[in-house]
Amino acid sequence: MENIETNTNISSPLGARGSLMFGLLDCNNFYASCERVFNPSLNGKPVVVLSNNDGCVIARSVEAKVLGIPMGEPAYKLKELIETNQVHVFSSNYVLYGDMSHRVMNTIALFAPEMEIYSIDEAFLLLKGFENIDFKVFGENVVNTVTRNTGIPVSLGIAPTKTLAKVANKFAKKYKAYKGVCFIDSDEKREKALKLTEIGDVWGIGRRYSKKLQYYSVNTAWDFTQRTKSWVRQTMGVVGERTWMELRGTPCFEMESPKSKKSICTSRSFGEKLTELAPISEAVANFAASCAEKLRKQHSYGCVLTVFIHTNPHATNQPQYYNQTVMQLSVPTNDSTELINVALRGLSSIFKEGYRYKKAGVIVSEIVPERPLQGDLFDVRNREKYNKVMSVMDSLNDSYGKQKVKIASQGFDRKWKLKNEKLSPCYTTNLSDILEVIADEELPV
DNA sequence: TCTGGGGTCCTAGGACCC
DNA sequence: TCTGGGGTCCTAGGACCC
Repeated sequence: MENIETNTNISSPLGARGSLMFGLLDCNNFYASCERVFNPSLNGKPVVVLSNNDGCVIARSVEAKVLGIPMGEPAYKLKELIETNQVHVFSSNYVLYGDMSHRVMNTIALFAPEMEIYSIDEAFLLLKGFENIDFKVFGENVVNTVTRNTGIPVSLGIAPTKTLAKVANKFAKKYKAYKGVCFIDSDEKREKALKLTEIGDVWGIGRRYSKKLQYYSVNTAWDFTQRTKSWVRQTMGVVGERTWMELRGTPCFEMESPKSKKSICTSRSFGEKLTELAPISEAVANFAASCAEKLRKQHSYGCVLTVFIHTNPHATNQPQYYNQTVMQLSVPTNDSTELINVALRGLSSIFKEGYRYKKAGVIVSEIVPERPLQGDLFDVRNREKYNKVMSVMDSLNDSYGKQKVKIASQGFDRKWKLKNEKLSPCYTTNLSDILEVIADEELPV
């Protein structure tokens, strides 16, 4: 009931009755938690999930954090630690995580009039018209329901701005006594929370600014709010100024509705270094096809296509090469065959013999909404026909599993293929996915 | 010798996020 | 031997125009 009393406190501009509050809900150690849901024997044990190619650590259970495994650490450096502590290691399984994310989002959507999905494991809630509500009761209900429905533990922060909701969320996660819910609804609580928050932990203040601010003796979020607006503006531009305002309780960031993407990128590091054009072409064809698919999913066309390749920048003892080419498409398109053709042409223009390539990628930009095709005098392509081919291909792949139908140049060689030796089964999706994973891993190609 | 001023558009690079 | 991938926004500076 404490929160209701402070709500009515006139001296406090925060959380006044009837005003807007933002909730930030995020999943604790999301990828690690997903692995645990279907394998409860992992509970209480250290779990880490690796990035694509089994490169570096991108998620850790609490037990793994306690062992001192840092985020982003390359897996090979951890070999000993992993073995001696019996850390359970997983390759990332985005099919599984994506599906679990859906379940979480569907559950929390029931609790607020408006929700903004911010990332795979986070969503903002708009708490509008919640007069006289007890945030503690409300929040615990949300948190408990999500955990009961999905098996994923979550935390909820509630505050008058998005940035403060992020701060509150960190406390909810950090201190068990909060039972997963923390709210900042008075200036007293705000001051207390900001004084306990390191400047680098503030949403919007990254490594660079954090260092710079510390140089100026700004060590906590509170220190930051005590600087003048003009000082912040001068030091960090408008972006920093917004963060400053938000931390002082004035909202600058609204709820955002889902927008279609302005650029779409598919890129991967190769499982092994590649020196020949052929396997890189196969990879790039697949990246282009993937971009085309993403475009079709959001019903848009791309006008510009970029291809890039590079060697391993960490291998400083080897000759380095980075290049990219940017190509204007003659007609906006989301046709796989067309994007593949352009991408391959681009690739051969930048490919040079004599290097060990580590990574390649395709970026589609200047994205426009799908619209009726306009006749172009010089456009010889039968677009109607190809559109039909693409939609048939998409629906087959939707029903029977990814990549069941593809363009010839995407190939079967897959020399560029990712390393993912510790992949868990896609428990939640259909059987053919599971079969495909098994086939992928166990059959000789 | 002395060499305007204002506007727009584009791009590269920097900073951030998860 | 082995170091991820996919985004966004802002700014400064150059090119160009009148």
